[in-house]
Amino acid sequence: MKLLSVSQLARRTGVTVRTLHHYEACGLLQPAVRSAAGYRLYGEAELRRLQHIVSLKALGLTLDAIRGSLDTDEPSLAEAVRRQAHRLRETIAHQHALLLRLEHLQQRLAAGEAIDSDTLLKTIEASTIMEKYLTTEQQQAVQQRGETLGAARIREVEQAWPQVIAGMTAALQLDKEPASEEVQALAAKWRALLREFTGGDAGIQRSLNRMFRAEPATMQQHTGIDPALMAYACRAIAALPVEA
Amino acid sequence: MKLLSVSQLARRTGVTVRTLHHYEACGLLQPAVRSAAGYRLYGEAELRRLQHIVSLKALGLTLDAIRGSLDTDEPSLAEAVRRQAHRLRETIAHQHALLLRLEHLQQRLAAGEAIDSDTLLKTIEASTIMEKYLTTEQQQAVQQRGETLGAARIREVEQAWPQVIAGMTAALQLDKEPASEEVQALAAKWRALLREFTGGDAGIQRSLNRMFRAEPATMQQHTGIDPALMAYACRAIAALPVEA
DNA sequence: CTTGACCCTCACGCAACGTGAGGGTGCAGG
DNA sequence: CCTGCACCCTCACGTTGCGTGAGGGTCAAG
Repeated sequence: MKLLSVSQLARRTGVTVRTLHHYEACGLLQPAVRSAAGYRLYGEAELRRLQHIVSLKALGLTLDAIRGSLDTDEPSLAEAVRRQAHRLRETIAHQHALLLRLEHLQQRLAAGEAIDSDTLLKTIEASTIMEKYLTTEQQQAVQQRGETLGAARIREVEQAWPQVIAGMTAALQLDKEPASEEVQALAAKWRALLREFTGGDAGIQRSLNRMFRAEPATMQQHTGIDPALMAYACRAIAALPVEA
Repeated sequence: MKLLSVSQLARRTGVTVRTLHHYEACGLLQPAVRSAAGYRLYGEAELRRLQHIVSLKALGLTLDAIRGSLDTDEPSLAEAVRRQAHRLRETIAHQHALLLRLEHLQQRLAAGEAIDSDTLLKTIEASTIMEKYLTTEQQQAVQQRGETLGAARIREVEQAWPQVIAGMTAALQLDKEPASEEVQALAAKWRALLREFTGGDAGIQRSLNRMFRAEPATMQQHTGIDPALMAYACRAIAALPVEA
């Protein structure tokens, strides 16, 4: 039964000496004995335990969880593995969604030759806000919808909105009847553009409404639509004839 | 032009007051002015800047990167997005590989009714070691191979190995000729079992050899094969007739 | 006796804040 | 004028898993 020094144990298991110090400090792995000079000495049992620790760490467990699994033994270990898998699945899903957004941005950076940083930041902000109010599935639906429409159509829509909004704002300021022919034409366009975004999904529509109610200031900055205009537009759309 | 207090700004942007303190401390967002009593007051420019910060943070950028992007402007921003996407792709790939191993473990936990923690830890260690010596593609190949074979066949193989190894060890100790009929039979089995694992991939075979050369002690613990036995087995296999 | 090669114990640093501790400010009501 | 209450301030430690010295003993060999 021979004993190993810190550096020997470290080499055998691929960790650093400092790591072994740390494990001792947090009660994860005590040396078998100390030499007269205070040197740490480890036996075979410690070697095995350290190998277990390294393995579990490779699975992404925290040192706390590892200590728990090794000390309370058996059932805890299986449980820890299950929990870890679950957590990992979630973080991966989260990061994957993030990656989609980043790639979307990259496309716009590549396509829209020399996009100005202002537009870029606006795009980022829009998706950040949507992230707050839409569920993951809804976001994926919007993403899908964008791909179905294609970049060209999206640009058209983005250019059409300001015109419709400007028209509606003017109508509101001139105090025109929501039911008047002119306003009804605007309302029809508004509804059509909106549907281009929602894809007809009532859930997404509701989420958008929540967004405008919860953060009127932010939404006005991004869309130019304030609560008053929103209310006016809603009245106008409500007055539209029912669709076939 | 009205000014906002810390908590007002915090509410508008969904961050905490402490976070604003932190951003000021690391030079990311200074208040427009301070009141006579030392209260932080923010203007519209600061509101916008904070919104940008929040957006970029939602993309996973570090505060350092954000400061760089916002202060040096334009090209840095696009660059940062590109780099971030790249890094994220890598970490996702890494975590995905980890998840595969965890799920594999979970299956064994579910299938092998009440698997003992010792076996479990051995399994974990085996995959940890493989991770060190096999490339990502090779690991996926092994994973695939395991699925092709099925859990039942894997158990058979795992039971067959110790017998072959024991036989070979005995032969070595009795100093039998590697070319003798008995040893040749063992060698044939050995090669067949090995091939069951590698799937005939020469690269994986080479990686296994590296593993045994680099960490004889660890490998002996797991497989019971020490360098001497390995050499003997190799001689025996080399003496096998060439396959059809 | 000296020279490396090891060993020890502090203790700060990292990323991005959370969470009090201890104490001032500002505005309403009694 | 005093008292709440809500808000503000500045430290400063805790988190996770070690990396990276600083400053100083220990051990076997030449």
